Amino acid sequence: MDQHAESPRTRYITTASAVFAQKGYHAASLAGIADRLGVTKQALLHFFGSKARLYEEVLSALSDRLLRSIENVEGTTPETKLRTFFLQLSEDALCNVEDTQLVARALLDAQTTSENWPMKPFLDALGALAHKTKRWSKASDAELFCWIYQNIGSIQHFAISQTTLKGMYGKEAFDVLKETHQAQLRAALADLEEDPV
Amino acid sequence: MDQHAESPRTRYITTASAVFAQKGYHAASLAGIADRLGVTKQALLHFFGSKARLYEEVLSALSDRLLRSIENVEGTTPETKLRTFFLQLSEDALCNVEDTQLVARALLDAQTTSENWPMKPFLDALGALAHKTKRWSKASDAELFCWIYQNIGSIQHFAISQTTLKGMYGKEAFDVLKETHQAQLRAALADLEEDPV
DNA sequence: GTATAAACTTACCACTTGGTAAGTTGTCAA
DNA sequence: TTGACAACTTACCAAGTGGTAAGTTTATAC
Repeated sequence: MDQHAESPRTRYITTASAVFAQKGYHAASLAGIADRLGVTKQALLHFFGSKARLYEEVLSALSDRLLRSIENVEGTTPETKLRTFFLQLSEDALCNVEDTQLVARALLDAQTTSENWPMKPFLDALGALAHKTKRWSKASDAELFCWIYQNIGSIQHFAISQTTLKGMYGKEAFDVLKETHQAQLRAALADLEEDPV
Repeated sequence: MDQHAESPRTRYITTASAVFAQKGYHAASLAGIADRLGVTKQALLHFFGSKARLYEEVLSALSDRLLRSIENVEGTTPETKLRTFFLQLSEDALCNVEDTQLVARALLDAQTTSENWPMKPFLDALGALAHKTKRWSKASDAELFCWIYQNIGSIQHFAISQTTLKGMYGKEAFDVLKETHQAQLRAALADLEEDPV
């Protein structure tokens, strides 16, 4: 089962994912998600039992998507793989914000709710890939991880700030910012071809 | 008025700020905030009229705090001011997460709600300060802003991930990460003393 | 002493929330 | 034809939400 992309179950998860991303867990309501799907909220409860479990499935699907985005990245050497991964992440984060929002919301809510860390497989895979590059092969895990996290952080922060930046400085100014931001990211990733420090 | 730090009004805002930061706007309830204060929710409604306006005041107070954190930074040259500001921001973000959470939540919610951008004065002041440094005096606004935003982004992202990182890798590993993170920040800020590219 | 006003509380209301229970509909196998 | 099961819907409920209205207490001004 679940082989069809249009399976109702996965369809529900996709829509729920979008609503949770936009509004956050508490602001999103089962009735609201169901409305978007053209069903009643009991259809959701039938499949997932509770709002909390629906959210778990949303995070689990997110985790899979993140992991696959590393596994499926194109490139022959670890260096090119890692570089194209970050550039693709930056682009995806900007034109398809929802996953980025989900991650940020999960991080914020983890402060109070103890969760099952859906991002761990993703981060571990990313760390393993980076570790294969010459630049980071001899670095400590902490140094490597901080470098990764710094890049993800600036990408995520910029993507989430999109609306605010457009509102504050206008769309034209934001477009300039966006290009500059990606240019700076490319420059930072150029270090990957160099030798370790 | 409001000259006492213990003025009920400011006391309410402080507590509301903490609850909004931890739970987010929708998950926080007036009754919950009032409980922490030992009053009824009508005490809050008496002062602020509505939940939305209380939240506005919380964001406005946050905006003031952020702006003052730049104005009051110690140092003689713009370079040292900017460097100590970022280092202080990094430390504050880690040991006092609430403001960081508030900012992140405001950015996320801005996606749907059009707001009045409480962070603009802060960012503008920071930009003006950075523009005085030799390193950035001749750079374009976009380049300068991206550099600022990149630093803020990695600081904020790391601070917000605190709980998750501790949960995933343990407290000891996190402490190593934390020191490495700050060391890398210091290294990045060392560029300020150099000449422009 | 009395009036005024600020800082609350108690009581209440309309509405939304997640969740339960009990049906209904359609499909498909025996 | 019948039975079984999945995929729903309608009806309902207790709890919680923000908000209104009408008191009550307390301090201060005159």
